[in-house]
Amino acid sequence: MGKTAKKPTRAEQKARRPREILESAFEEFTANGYAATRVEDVAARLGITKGTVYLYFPTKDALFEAMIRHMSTPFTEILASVETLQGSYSERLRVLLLLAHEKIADDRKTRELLRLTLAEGARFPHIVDRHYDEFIAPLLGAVGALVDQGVSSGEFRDGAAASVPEVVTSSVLHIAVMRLMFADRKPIDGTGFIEAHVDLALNGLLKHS
Amino acid sequence: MGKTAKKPTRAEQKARRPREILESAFEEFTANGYAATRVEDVAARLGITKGTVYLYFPTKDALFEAMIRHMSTPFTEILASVETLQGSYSERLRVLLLLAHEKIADDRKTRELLRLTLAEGARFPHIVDRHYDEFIAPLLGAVGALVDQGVSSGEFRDGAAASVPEVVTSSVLHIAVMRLMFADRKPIDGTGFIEAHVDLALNGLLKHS
Amino acid sequence: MGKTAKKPTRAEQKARRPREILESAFEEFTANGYAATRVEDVAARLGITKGTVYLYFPTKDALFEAMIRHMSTPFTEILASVETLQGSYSERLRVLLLLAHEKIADDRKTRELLRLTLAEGARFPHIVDRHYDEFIAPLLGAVGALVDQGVSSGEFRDGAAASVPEVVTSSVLHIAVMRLMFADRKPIDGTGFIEAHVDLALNGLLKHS
Amino acid sequence: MGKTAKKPTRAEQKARRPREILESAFEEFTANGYAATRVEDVAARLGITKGTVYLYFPTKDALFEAMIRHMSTPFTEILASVETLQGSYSERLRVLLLLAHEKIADDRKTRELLRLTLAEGARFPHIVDRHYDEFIAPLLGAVGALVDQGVSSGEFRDGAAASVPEVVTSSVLHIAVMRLMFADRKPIDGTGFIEAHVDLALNGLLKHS
DNA sequence: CATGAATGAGTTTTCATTCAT
DNA sequence: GATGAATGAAAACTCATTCAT
Repeated sequence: MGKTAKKPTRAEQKARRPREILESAFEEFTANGYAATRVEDVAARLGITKGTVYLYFPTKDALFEAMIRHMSTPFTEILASVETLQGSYSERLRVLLLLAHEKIADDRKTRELLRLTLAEGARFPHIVDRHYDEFIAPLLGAVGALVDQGVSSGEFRDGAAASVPEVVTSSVLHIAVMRLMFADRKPIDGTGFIEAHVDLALNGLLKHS
Repeated sequence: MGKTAKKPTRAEQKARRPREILESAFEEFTANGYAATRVEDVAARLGITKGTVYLYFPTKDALFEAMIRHMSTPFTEILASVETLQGSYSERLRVLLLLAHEKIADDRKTRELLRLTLAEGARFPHIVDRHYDEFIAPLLGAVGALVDQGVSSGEFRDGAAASVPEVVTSSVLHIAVMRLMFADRKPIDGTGFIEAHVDLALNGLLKHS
Repeated sequence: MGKTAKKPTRAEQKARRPREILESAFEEFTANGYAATRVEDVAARLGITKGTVYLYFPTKDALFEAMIRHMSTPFTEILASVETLQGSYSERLRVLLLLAHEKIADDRKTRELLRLTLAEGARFPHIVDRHYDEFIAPLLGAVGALVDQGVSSGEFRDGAAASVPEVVTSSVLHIAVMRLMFADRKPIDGTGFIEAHVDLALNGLLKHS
Repeated sequence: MGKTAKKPTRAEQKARRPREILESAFEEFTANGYAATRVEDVAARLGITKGTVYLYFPTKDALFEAMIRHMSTPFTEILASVETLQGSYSERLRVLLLLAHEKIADDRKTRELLRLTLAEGARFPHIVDRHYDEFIAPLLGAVGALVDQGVSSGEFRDGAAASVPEVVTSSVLHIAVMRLMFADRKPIDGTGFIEAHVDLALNGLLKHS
């Protein structure tokens, strides 16, 4: 009965439990929604019993909210990363959007948080604000800042489009929503899609004689 | 208090009932989601009892599905309307997107159907297909056709990437999602947003010297 | 629109209704039992609505009891018929038992009333007494009287068996119960069975040297 | 109020629960029939809540079927016991029928299973087959075998009709049915009844000069 | 007479939560 | 810590009964 490195120590085990539960909760809540998920299912996925879940989270509600918090890998650092981008503003914009796609539309966790936000926002109002603050606002801020700089630099024209960073950003959301809807049934080439969007956003549809 | 047209006759009432119930169901299901909506609430909103709901719909499930069907005002006709558009292709595209915005993002019914599709698609798989067939496919088809014509006519450049329709369309979805998220808390100027998007899509960000 | 003999007059129709309902009720109650039968099913079988049933019978309970009364074709006259039998007492007993079989075990109505009596007797105590008075007591009385006469005449021996008419009678019940249990799955040759019983009851199993 | 063996431990309780529930279910189902029995009544009889019943049995249906299984103490062993009987075949037949009476008509459990089989057979078809296989077939088999041996030995006459086992057996059924009908209201001397039937079956009614 | 829409009091079943072990 | 038996409050669904037409 030596305490080899194989099985985790009791302390490690204990520290791991809440995280395991939250991750199981994420799977169940995103698959079924809040109301249709049973605490017992969250437990069963881990091979534990529901009593154990209640050891760590006082109510189903608290579990849900903690799960949302745990699964959010906020995105605010993207704002900072804008500073480090190199090259033309076109190129920077391209890199930024590809990054956003990777972190938002391509990342299952973030994508499913969007679903929960839309589905359960009515009953958990602050996850909406949280979602805005953690994902949407930083992205819009970063894109907005970059476009502004591009305009200042003379690379981008000044005009309506520039003042609405959402339009520059919308294809990221589009990909996320399509993936939420169709899962694997209609696979989407996200990167290609973003490239197309960047091309369009930079050059426009019109033929410039 | 004469016998004015106040209370409807039995026959009138009966003819109206299913529709009333479906509309009440729409409100409740979109506000709470499928699982968290009680059939009794659907009834109470109409001042009737749940037994009456079961007179018209055999299960909660059937009620939900019938509601989805009833509330879908598919806009496949938009495809046809493309034919009737006049003016330059830029102008036609602008009109088409404004129309799409009006029918999809601005129309509460359609918008909430999107929410239900995302939230309940896992348990009601065919509402996803329905949503694609009724809303997404026609819009993409119409935009795609218009862009093709614009390219043929020489007004639009040809190099535009394959995903153009989705890209051109994404702002409509963006508005819908933002409105679903924030309801009235962050009002969105949809028309302005679309105009900005059209401007971007046509002219691009780059300054053409 | 002549009032030909084809369709019954309103008066006839009216007089027929209660009987039709009782017969429909018989089918439903015997097929499903009291609790599992819905008044609506009784009506549907006649192509009428449940409201109509309530026009004739105030409650489901009353309908059930009226049905029991209506379907009982009491059997008391058999007692009288004993007087008219001719021939040896053996022969008279044989005829009497065949008659009883025909009226009790072979007659679907009477047989199903036995089922209802056993199944619902706890909730409708007096249908038990009714059943006893109308079917069991007359049969036992008739058989008992005949056996007594046979003993008096010297044809039958005096003994335990003679004083327990039930034993002479039991095969009738046996057939009824088997038919209730197995319906058509295990067909029973009732007449042959009775003949066998009579043979046994008269001669016994023992070989008389 | 020492800690005597008063209240069972959790573990004991749990081991006992399913059996307790099935026995409570037996009482309720036999008293009211399937449809008229409420799961809550089954629970209340034990001082527990209906939720607890559902912990052990997934549906009312499953509870009913499990109860039938639990309460059946099939007596196929009776067939074997025939071999051990001693004495004349008349005596063996007498003992066998008294045994059958004791196990079928006199045993409340078996008797009530007959009632349920007749009452609910339409909705639970296999309890009919089960009843036949566990009670009727073994009894008929045992009696038939014994009669055959009696004939071979020369003790019983040969002409006895084909249905002899059923006929010889019918009084057992008769007693069971009468007891189901009248409970304690018409007490029946089962043993005397059987003795009378055996007397009849062996000697017949006829006086043998 | 007959209808059938509507009701309301049940009944089955589910599940978050508790707590003795 | 962990269990899982037990609870109780709720939710889907049913159906006898009523009553306006």
